[in-house]
Amino acid sequence: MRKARLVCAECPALAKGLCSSLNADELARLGAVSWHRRFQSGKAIHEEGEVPPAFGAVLSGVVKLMKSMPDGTQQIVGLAGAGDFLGRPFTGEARAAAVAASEVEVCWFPRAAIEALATESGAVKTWLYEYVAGELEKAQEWIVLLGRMTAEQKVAAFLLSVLRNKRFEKDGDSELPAEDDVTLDLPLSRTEMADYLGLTIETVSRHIARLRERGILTVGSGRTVTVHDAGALLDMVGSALTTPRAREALRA
Amino acid sequence: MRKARLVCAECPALAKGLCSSLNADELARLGAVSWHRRFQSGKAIHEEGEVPPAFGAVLSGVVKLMKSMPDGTQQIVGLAGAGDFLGRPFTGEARAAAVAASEVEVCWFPRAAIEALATESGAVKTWLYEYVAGELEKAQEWIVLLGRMTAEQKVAAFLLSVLRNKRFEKDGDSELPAEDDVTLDLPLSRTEMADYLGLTIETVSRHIARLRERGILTVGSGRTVTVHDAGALLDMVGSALTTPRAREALRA
DNA sequence: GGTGCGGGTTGATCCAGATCAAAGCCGATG
DNA sequence: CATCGGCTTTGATCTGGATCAACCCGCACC
Repeated sequence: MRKARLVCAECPALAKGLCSSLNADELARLGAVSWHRRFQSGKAIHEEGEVPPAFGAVLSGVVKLMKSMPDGTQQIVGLAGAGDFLGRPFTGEARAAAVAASEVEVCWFPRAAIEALATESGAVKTWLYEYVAGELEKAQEWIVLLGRMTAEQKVAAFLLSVLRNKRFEKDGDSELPAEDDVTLDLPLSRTEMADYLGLTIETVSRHIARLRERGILTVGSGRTVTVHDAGALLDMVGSALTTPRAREALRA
Repeated sequence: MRKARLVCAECPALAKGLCSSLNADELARLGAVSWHRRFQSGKAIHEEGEVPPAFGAVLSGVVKLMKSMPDGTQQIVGLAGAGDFLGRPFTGEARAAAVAASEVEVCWFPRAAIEALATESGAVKTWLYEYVAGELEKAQEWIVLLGRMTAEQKVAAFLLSVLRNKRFEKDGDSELPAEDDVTLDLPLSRTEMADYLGLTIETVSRHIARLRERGILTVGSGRTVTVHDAGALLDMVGSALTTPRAREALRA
């Protein structure tokens, strides 16, 4: 919980996060009241229903946003990585819990500071709007995944999203395909993948095994996976005519 | 496509829509360039991938926002009713198609007018941010529904959402329960419900039949349904411990 | 080295929901 | 009033993914 005399220059939040919308003045002002904070894997960053006293920009690690059903089952409704923003200014209590899915580092801002800044600065408001709009896009894509994809497609789509993310971090280029093999460090455990994809852990495990058997990927130790054939994954998600009904719909 | 000398006073968009964020000046300015437009059921308001030249506030009727998979299957990712906003200023092409699910009337604004207004007025920007943030909440709730609910729960949840909406329109009070019977006009066909809930039309039909057999509701002609026991629906969604695994999760 | 524990995998079985198929049920239209 | 076409219901069957149940593997701790 140390105050940080910020060297924001190479911060991911400056590149694409909230801070990218700030001018030098505002940056200094926000820097003066911000500090870095570390969360161990599994620790809650904020609870469902709580009004968080501060917001955060993720610097490293992965945060899962999750909702619980009254019976205790959970569903991950989103993931936040480097550059993403945690919390929703002005909107009252958080409707989803934020939990560190790995060791996570965030740049932490007091609620009042962010809200004051947003009230004064049109640019900050615009950034918040566009950020939330982007999250909405992603949520809607996830709705399609959950509503209409088979387990196989869901797993493939998840791997592709991790892959795309890695590409993006590397060279700012989110283009597939990777001709060559790519080794991924999956940010989620099997249980978390299941909660994200609306499946059970057994089904996730089985489908990964099937991809391995087909030579599309190799499972390393820990959470490491090497993808040999990203194109095959794309085919599964993009045009897998799994169901007869879908095939017919296409013909028409 | 007639210009309307607007009498905004009793417009739903003034009550809770975009126009609620405008001062008299701005309202006059926007009123001068807006007009009313009518879409027949089934007509597209804008396509997926298009950059809509205008935005709209829904005055009456229901609009479905949908995405298509490459194979032709569809998934409804959201519904818009009176007071809701169609289109996403500043964010480029629409990522979901908007299609009238019933006869729909919208108040139609040129893109440029909205974007100019939002650039100048902090209040408009704030409204847009909060509107999108609200949509994101709803999308995340839908993610939970699609990822973790059984077909029975999905159907019950849908009926409840229509019910809540009706209550809200009536007396601004979104509280359940209705002690007495409530008659609903379902805004969607069976096919559309299926596309919304991530089910097939047969499953939707069967589960409605089952609710009828249990005396929870009565199916009238057309899309009319009378709910006798909203509490039972609530129980199903809220605490239906359908799966053994969920029951165990609760005990722990 | 044992022993426990938190993942992850694998196999056997079950069942909710999809698929396939065939009627009903209007409301529109001639 | 007969016929047609779109939507809905209902029935029979199939199957993908859930459930139930072992088992394995790595790793911390005694």
